[in-house]
Amino acid sequence: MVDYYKEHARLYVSIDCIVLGFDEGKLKLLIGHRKMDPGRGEWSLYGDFVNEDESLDDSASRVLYELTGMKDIYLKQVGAYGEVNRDPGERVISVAYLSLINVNDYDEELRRQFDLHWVAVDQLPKLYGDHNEMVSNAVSMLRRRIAYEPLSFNLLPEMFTLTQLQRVYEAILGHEIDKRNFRKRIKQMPFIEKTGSIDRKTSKRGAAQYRFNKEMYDL
Amino acid sequence: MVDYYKEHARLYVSIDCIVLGFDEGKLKLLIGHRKMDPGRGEWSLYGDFVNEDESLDDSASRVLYELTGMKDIYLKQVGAYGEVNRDPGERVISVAYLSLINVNDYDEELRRQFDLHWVAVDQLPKLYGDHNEMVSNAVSMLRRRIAYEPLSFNLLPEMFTLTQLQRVYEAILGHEIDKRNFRKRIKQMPFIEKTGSIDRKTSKRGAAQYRFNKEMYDL
DNA sequence: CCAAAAGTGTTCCGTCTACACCCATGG
DNA sequence: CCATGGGTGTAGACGGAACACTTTTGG
Repeated sequence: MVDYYKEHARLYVSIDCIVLGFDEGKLKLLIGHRKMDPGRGEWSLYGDFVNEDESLDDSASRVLYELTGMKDIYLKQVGAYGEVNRDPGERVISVAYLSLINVNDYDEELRRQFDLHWVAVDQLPKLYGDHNEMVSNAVSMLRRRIAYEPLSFNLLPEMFTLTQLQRVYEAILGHEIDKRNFRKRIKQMPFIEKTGSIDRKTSKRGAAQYRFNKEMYDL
Repeated sequence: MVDYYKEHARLYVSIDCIVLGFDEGKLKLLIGHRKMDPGRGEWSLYGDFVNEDESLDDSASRVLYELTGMKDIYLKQVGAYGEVNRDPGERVISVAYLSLINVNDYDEELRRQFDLHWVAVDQLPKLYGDHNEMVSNAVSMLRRRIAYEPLSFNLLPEMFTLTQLQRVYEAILGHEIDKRNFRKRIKQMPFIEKTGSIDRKTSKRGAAQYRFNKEMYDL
């Protein structure tokens, strides 16, 4: 195979995953301590370099799988970050991806093994390089999109109560929502269907459990 | 300097510029015939490889400057494209940038010299690689953003009439807008200021000319 | 029996939409 | 004098925001 472009520079390209979860009523980010030089020990997003033979999306899926053991997760590109000195080590272009997971589906073993921590997004420490900027852009993106797309489900178990769903919206938007208005809005969405079952854990009275019906949404 | 990441792959990284202009009542894209192999002669966006010592944004500015001789132009990242075979030549990651220019500011000489053509975005030919996808994402982005940000000005001369402005909105949104409602909305924007002057070219009666006041907008 | 969460409608206000006629002037 | 584009206001529809009480039951 001819190398058509050989006179041009080749750069390192990496993926950084912004993994968000919902826990204790707050939006939380999965971060760890950097395992390589430079910056070893600093708080950092989890990431890896892109291989020759994988697409950016595939690479992001792989990184997330290595990290969480989870597949078929919501994953969306946030953007490419390319300041010359953004990484203290070398010139690296990084493509940030946002992923939304349900913290309960995520194996605690794996979390400890990778030494990862859930930290509230509004109380983040300084992260490695430009990672804080990536996170803040990812959260802005999530806020914008949640008005149009049903994304909150990715942060919840398969079955959830309307109150749980409301807490997720509140955590993402950063303000309280009126219960009656919220429920009115949700009832208009045909893809949120009431299951027969009742959750008796969260209240004495018990709350109806709902489910996101993907088929209904895709219509 | 130590190469911390030397065991990892390095990839070609390029910029592709989606240059949009407004002409003859339509939104138009600047495209040319590809000047290198593979795909020589195919319709293509204008782009170039990212150098070692320039950021992605700087690289996009440079590409646009080489192409149009224009600086300080609206330029916004659309996203990174990284399918393994997206470029028929080699594995190349490309970062797409949207730019909006006023076609009258753009030198006709330069256009001919680079053999570039303005083509209506709703009548585009098949472009090289995944360039059609980039354009369609860029146009979607523009449509979404125009509702919140005053971007239309970038497509017009410094002074413009309200009818011209309306035509730009219509071209971007793809549908007609009621004249009175449009003017009502515009009057609420303090950063669109009436200049004293009157344009007598577009109508017999003459139309008031307006201007975008950036200082006012930045407040 | 009471604390704690679930569930439920109505009114108001601001925003968006539809819609038709007069004005000024160059040719 | 008339064709052409510039300029203006009002009424109805719609969607979002504010707001308070009843229900159920585990402890």
